[in-house]
Amino acid sequence: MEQAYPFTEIEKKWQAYWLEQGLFEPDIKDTKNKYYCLMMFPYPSAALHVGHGRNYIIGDVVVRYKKMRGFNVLTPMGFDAFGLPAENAAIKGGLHPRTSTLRNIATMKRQLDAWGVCYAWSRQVISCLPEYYKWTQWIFLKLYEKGLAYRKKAFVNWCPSCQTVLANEQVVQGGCERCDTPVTQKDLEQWFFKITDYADRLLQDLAKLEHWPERVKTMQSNWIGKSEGVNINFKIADSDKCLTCFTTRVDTIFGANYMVLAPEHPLINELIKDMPDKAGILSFVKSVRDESRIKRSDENVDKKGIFTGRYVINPVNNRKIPLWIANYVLMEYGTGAVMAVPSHDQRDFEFARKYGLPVTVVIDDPKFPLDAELMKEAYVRDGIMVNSGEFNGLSNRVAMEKIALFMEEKGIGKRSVHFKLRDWLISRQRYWGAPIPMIYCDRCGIVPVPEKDLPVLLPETVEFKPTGESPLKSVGSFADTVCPVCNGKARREFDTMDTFVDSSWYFLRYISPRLDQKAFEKADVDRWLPVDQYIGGVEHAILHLLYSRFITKVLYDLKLIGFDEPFHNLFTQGMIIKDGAKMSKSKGNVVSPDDLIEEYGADTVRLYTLFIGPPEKDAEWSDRGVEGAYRFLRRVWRLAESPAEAKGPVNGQGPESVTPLMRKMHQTIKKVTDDLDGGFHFNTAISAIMELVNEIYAAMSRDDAGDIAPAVKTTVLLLSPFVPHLAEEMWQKLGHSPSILKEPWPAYDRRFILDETVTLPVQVNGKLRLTVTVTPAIGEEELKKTVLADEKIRKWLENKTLQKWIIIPHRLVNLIVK
RNA sequence: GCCGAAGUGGCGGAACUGGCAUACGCGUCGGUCUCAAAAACCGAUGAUCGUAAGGUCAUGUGGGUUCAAGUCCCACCUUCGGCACCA
Repeated sequence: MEQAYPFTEIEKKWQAYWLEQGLFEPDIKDTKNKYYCLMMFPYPSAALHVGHGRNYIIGDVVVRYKKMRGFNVLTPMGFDAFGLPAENAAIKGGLHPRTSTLRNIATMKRQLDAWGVCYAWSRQVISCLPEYYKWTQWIFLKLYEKGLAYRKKAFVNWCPSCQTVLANEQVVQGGCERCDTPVTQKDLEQWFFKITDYADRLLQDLAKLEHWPERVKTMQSNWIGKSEGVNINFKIADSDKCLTCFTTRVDTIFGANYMVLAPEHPLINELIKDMPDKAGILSFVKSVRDESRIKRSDENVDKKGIFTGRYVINPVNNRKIPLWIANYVLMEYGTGAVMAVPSHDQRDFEFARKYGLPVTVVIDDPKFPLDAELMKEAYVRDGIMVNSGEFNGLSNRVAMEKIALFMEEKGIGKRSVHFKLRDWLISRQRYWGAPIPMIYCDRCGIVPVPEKDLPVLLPETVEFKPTGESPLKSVGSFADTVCPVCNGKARREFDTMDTFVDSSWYFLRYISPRLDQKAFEKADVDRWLPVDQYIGGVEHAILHLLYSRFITKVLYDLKLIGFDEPFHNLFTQGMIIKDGAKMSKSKGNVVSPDDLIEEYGADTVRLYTLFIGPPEKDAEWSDRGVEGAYRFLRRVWRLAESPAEAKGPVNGQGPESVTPLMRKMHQTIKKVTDDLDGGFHFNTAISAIMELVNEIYAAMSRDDAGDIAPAVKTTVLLLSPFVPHLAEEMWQKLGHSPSILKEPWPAYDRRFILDETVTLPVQVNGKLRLTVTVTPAIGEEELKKTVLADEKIRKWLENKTLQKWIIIPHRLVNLIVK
């Protein structure tokens, strides 16, 4: 197909030029006007599609705009190259993960170049290379020193397909984040990062993140899941031991008619050891524990339980209440023991009805008094305390405070806070990751690899197919080592680290990517961070974005960096949808940028991607829309091909002699500038430029050619962040020297913005009946006269009385008539 | 169930602080050019009644506030996203 303008040639030419001139390689020591713009780095598991492109194109527009505004912009790029996606892809292709990863990186780089998106490539980081993961291991050691990396046996999420454990954050709707396989539970000894120590700060500091999307903050706050309540000790009858439970509804304590333990509760064996039905209880416990997590946590699943034969004492009224075990109590949350208040908790209510346990109302509905016998569901709203001894008659909200205080005084309970957030499980039984730098010595126990011995290299030749155990176990040369403390025989940790560890600090490494003595230079990092603008997909709201905040806070506490939040502004772009679904290879609806760029050019693909809709929202890809963008660029291109029109002098110096085209030009500069400064309103910015171009053509046909040249020049400048190749070429054709990136962003003159005449809508009783064209400066009396002179308006006033004028200057006129 | 986002022409979407709803683009229809087609260019395009002038109705639904509501308030419906037996 013949090209409407020589985009292939132009695009290649300018891409080479930008690279040669090093236009995107900032001086890191010069931090005056610094602007750190970061795009989430990609997984090199496959080629990029136009949906990925949105992320990079948005970033590139921001970068180019900021450069023209005079900022010293840092925009680095790298590859999140370790991890399951890369490894699974490699296995499928029968290649070593390193080979396929590096190959994919080359493909992606070519694609990024072809889009015309530019980066400080000299700062590239690739997380699977030893020069990078050495420092990932170093960060692990720092956490270990601080007691924030630890090993424990626990029930962990296991993906049977990926054959590895997963962090809580990587279990989505009961399935594996990567492959959707239902996740099971395993009791394993694993490495964890103690993110729970930071739960409160991670929650509190969300308030500092003023420029983050509300939805991301809400998701993080839900995920952290703070609840405040009281830990209450229940004495076990015929024993001197206590069971502690956590409740957020201490006001309902007088209605606690039984207590329930999670089947995993560690005290169960001891409690039931002399019970006649010991075998039955144990078999119940086993049957629940064998159930998959998803099945058990389904709300619709029937509540099942069994009486232990034991009793505990309700500490506020000394009543002996039965102790049960039930499937609806979770060991992971709170204390694994729950005081059950059937009257005021729906789950307890259902359970009590099923097993015939007593229901006692302790908070009454002030409007419709409750009857425990007749209740169909638990009463969970506020009310008045009853059956609660000295607290009767109080509002339950007041009682909540008083009972908590009472318990603390008596030493039977203590206010406490619980979080849903679990510690971050970071070990993986897979090959393609950074080895955990720890050593097991028979004599000395767990010993960290000394810093000087880093990196612990990942062996090359390994049978890396997933088996459920780390493939590194079978590599003798890796596994066998000596203890750094006693020099005795020892073995290395076989597991590798979760990829999310790699990506939770990469934004620091960009500042000094080749430094081999340190992970980063504190002074430089402190000058360039926090990141001014971070751009990426919302799917990382509670994974990468939470982990990065955590690691940043840890490094801050260790005084290794001087800031405790990594990302100042966050923008999360929407997905690009094709045929009603997210683009994916398995669905076969992937739109590749390669063909499109060949057919229409990168500028067309960029422009359409930006024009498709508000960038934070999902958008449906349309091939027709691409053609529309192409048509527009062709129209723009022709403006540089009509030199006669483009050479006229600038008309008029003052606002009084300004032509409509000049006025439109200044209005467009304002509109585009406001759209870029006020948010990422690329779609409306582009439509404004389209209007300007339409106006230029209209002016050309009117033959008032004098103003065409400045309007075309402005159009090119305004378009340059969006379609940089076309803009550079036209810039040169118009007789300017490259690069347009060095040109200041156009300014508008306020005086030229106000229209010479305004068209005011005239309403009668709020309905539009007429528009009048007047000068903006018109006085009220004269305006009234003009309106009343109109025949149509007079018709509407016939036989009626004009009661009131509403005149909003520059806006409208409304006549109230009866 | 809880939290969040959203609902506007045939389609993607505009609309600042309550002030001409449907900008811009796509599609469709008509025209110019052409032997013809494509491309390009010009024009029309919410629905409805009317020959016309013009009228009436339209921003998920129902109410309300206001001279004036896509925008504010109340109640609801639908879609999408997140969390979910969290005590």
